[in-house]
Amino acid sequence: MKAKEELPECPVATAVALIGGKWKLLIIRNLRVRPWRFNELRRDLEGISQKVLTDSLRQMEDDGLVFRHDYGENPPRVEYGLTELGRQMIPAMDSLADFGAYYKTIVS
Amino acid sequence: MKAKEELPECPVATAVALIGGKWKLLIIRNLRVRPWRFNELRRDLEGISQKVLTDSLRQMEDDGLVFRHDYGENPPRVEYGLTELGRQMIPAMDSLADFGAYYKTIVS
DNA sequence: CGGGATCCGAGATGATACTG
DNA sequence: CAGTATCATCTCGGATCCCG
Repeated sequence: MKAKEELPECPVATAVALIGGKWKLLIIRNLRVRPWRFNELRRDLEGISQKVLTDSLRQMEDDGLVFRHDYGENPPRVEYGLTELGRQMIPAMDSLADFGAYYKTIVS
Repeated sequence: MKAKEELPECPVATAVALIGGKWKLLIIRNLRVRPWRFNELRRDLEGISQKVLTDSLRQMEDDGLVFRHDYGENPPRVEYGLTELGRQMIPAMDSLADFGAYYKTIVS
């Protein structure tokens, strides 16, 4: 979890710090429905590399947005999902999606 | 304005394409109140370089989110503000700000 | 004042190989 | 399957200089 002192004053800047970057919002978009396994997520995101997906998930885990559940099985089985805190992000993501959808109706 | 073909299928990805990056949401946060002059914006954002501010504003102008009004005066006077399309972004930004504010109450 | 143009480095991202 | 480790690449953003 990020230390309080590292967070910007501005709440917008805080949100950007948490979900900025190319993939995090897309990861949240997927995880909102149900937990996903690693490679399943990787295939669906299509274009993301292993490393970047790992890094992104780790950061979001550190920030308390995502949980990681390792079933300890063999072959390995690990699932990622949204924490309660991560779920609080959903309305904002929906708003962004609304804007994205609206934008496409305008420019086409 | 971005060509329709360049836009991702997913509305979330579209939004990310438009307001991704470190500064664009912060620029929108400022411009929502009123038009700003270039250096005024630059000073307020504090940390952004000329180049990055210029690039960001140009892209947002190309995407139809921001207008640029050159008064053609001397000394130069140029103002940047949100277009109607850009204003449609405001609710999403408010949602993000809400999330950012909430997040800070949790982690502190 | 409001930029444009150029150069440059760090960090983000990507590709590949390997492991338990 | 779910990573780690390593190396390559590339984009973002910063520094600097210039102009009308």
